[in-house]
Order: sequence, then C-alpha cells, then structure tokens
Amino acid sequence: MAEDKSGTGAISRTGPPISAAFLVMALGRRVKDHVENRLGEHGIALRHLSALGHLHRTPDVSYSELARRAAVTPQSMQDTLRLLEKAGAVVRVTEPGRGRTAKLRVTDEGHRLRLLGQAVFDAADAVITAAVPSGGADLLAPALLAALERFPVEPGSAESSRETS
Amino acid sequence: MAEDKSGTGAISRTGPPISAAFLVMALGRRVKDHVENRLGEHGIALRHLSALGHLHRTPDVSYSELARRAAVTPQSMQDTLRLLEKAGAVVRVTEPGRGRTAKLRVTDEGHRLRLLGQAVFDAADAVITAAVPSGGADLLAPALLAALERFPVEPGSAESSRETS
DNA sequence: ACTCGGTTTCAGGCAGACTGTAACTCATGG
DNA sequence: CCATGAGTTACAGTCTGCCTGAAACCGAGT
Repeated sequence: MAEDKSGTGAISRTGPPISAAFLVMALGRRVKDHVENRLGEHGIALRHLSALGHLHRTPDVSYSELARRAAVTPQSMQDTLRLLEKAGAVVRVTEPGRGRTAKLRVTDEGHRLRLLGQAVFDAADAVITAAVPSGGADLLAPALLAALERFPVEPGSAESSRETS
Repeated sequence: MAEDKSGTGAISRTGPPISAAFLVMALGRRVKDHVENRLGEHGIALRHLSALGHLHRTPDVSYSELARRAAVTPQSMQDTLRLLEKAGAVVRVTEPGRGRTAKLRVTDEGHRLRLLGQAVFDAADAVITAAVPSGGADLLAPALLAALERFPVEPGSAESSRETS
C-alpha cells in the first residue's frame, strides 16, 4: 500500500545525500533480518551461529567463558546453548551440575549448521559487493572497519562477534 | 577482560577481509546504540524521533496513519506517542475517545527535540565520513543506498523510516 | 579447614514489539 | 431512518531476548 516504510521512496528523489548514519542503521537492520530469516529456516538464530563459531575456534570452553566472548551474561548464553544442545549441535563432555564448569564441543551436526551459516553470509556478501560501484568493493570493508572502531562500545550493547573461519 | 567482543581483535590481524555483511551489521548496531544513547539523554528513543519526523512532515495525521508509515501496528505507535504526549512534544488537537480519529501536532518542545535529534545524526555522520579514506566519502552513501535496495523488506522487520528534513 | 572467586542453575523482571478484543465514529446503501 | 461495515482508538495479554537477583556448588589458596 505505498508504504515508503524504509524511506527509500523519499530518498531516491534527488541530491540531499541523506544521513550516512541512517543508511548504515537501515542497511544493518535489513541485512540482519535477511540473515536471521535464512538462518531461521534451519532452526537457528544469529546468536546460535555466533556461539557455534566461537566454540569451533576454541573448543572445551565453559558457558561463562563463551558468554564473556559474546559479551552477554552467562544466563543468556546458557539459554542460547540450550537450543543448540537440544538440536544436537553441541554437547557437553563433562557431566552437568551446579558448580561444575562445563566443557562444550561442536558436533558434526553443529559443523553442518556452521558451514550453512557461513554460506548465508557469503551470499549476503555477494549481494552487498555487487551493489557498490566498480572497484569500490575492496574499499568498502576497510572503511566499515575503520568506522566501526570510531564508535566506542557503549554500555548496554551486547554485540555478537563474528563466526567466520 | 580482553573481551574481543566485536571480533575486531581477531579482525585487525591480516588479509582475510571478513564478511562485509557482518561488518555492516556490526556497524549498524554500533551506530544505532550510539544514537539511541545520545537520544536517551534527552528522554526519547529513536522511534520517538522517527514519529516526530513523520508528524512534522505531514501534520494532522492519525495514530493509525502514523503507524502505517512507520510500518508498525497502531498499538505500538500509540505506545510511542504516549511518551511524546506526556513530554509535551506532540498534542492532539481533537478530543480523545474510542472511535474518534485523532489529529496530531508537533509542539515547540517537539521541534526542539527533533532538531536535537538531527544534530545527533549530523554528528554521527561526521564520524562516519571521517572514517572513510579520502574521496570515498561521497561514494559511500550511494553505495549503501544501492545495497539497501538489494535487500527486500522481509516479513517481520518494522524499519523506522527516516526523520531528516 | 575454610574461605573466596568462579560457575551453573533457577526464578523473576523489563522493554518493545505483537495479537486479540472491545468500544466507538462515520459514511454509505437500502 | 437506520443498519451495516470499514476505520479508529483503547485496553489487556503474550512473546522474545535480554537482564538482575539469588541460590547451590566446585576447586584452589592461604
């Protein structure tokens, strides 16, 4: 119904370059929604993929350590891992119990999901780099990275870290 | 400590360019958090600023119409406006009541807040454009815009539209 | 031996969106 | 005239991620 919801309609008219900050926020959200939806088709969300990535890179870490790296509380991370355990994507190689620090491992199913998520990211990357003009593609990532460093991590953010490789 | 939460630590090492999609998501969230915090110091959030912008551009619209433009449900928009009304930033020029369509106006206080929000965005823009290399600054916005159009609005997004000008 | 930091686990809370439902207005057609 | 139905405001409840609070427990250091 002629929504104009993203503002693009009003944007695409003319010169006033429209706030870069706004564009970054909008694009970030769009991409996140896209990734989240694609991942959702396989039963996981972004935070699960992130946890899988962390766990793959450094196995045998505990809930709390994992939480620390993802910058969330141990409770939230436990909640995230609950789904992954139930889906058979990670297992704890130590027996459960109140104060017993857990060692977690990624299973074969976990690796399957992880690679699948990586494919989703690769696809999104292709779309993005196809959108920048000509040779600006390899100029984009460093710029984004530089901008990222210029915005401090403020209290109350969370951020989920990356999962590649 | 030694959080590495955003992955930057792992990123800044070497060549593997790291997913552009990931960077966009991370930067988008960082910028949003930044804007939200700055706005929060003045008692409003992004959605309030967005509503103020919409209302400033096209006055005398109703709750539902406003909700339609922001792509949220009327209930959510009503909730957003509740704060703005209580803060004296918008007033309804018609009397309340169950089925009576409301006409809403931005007050002087509302304009003050709107301009203030615009300043926040301008500041963020400056930070971003300062982060891109040399002449890439005016190349960034079009690229982001082009990328934005390549990601369809998927079911379950919301998006808040823009508020500038 | 025993305290203390780190950990897991359970319970509750909060914010922002949503759906569901009720009450009401207003234009339109019979 | 008035009944019907689309549109709107209003109120309540729900859900999802995340949080804080508190309890139970392990394991190393003194």
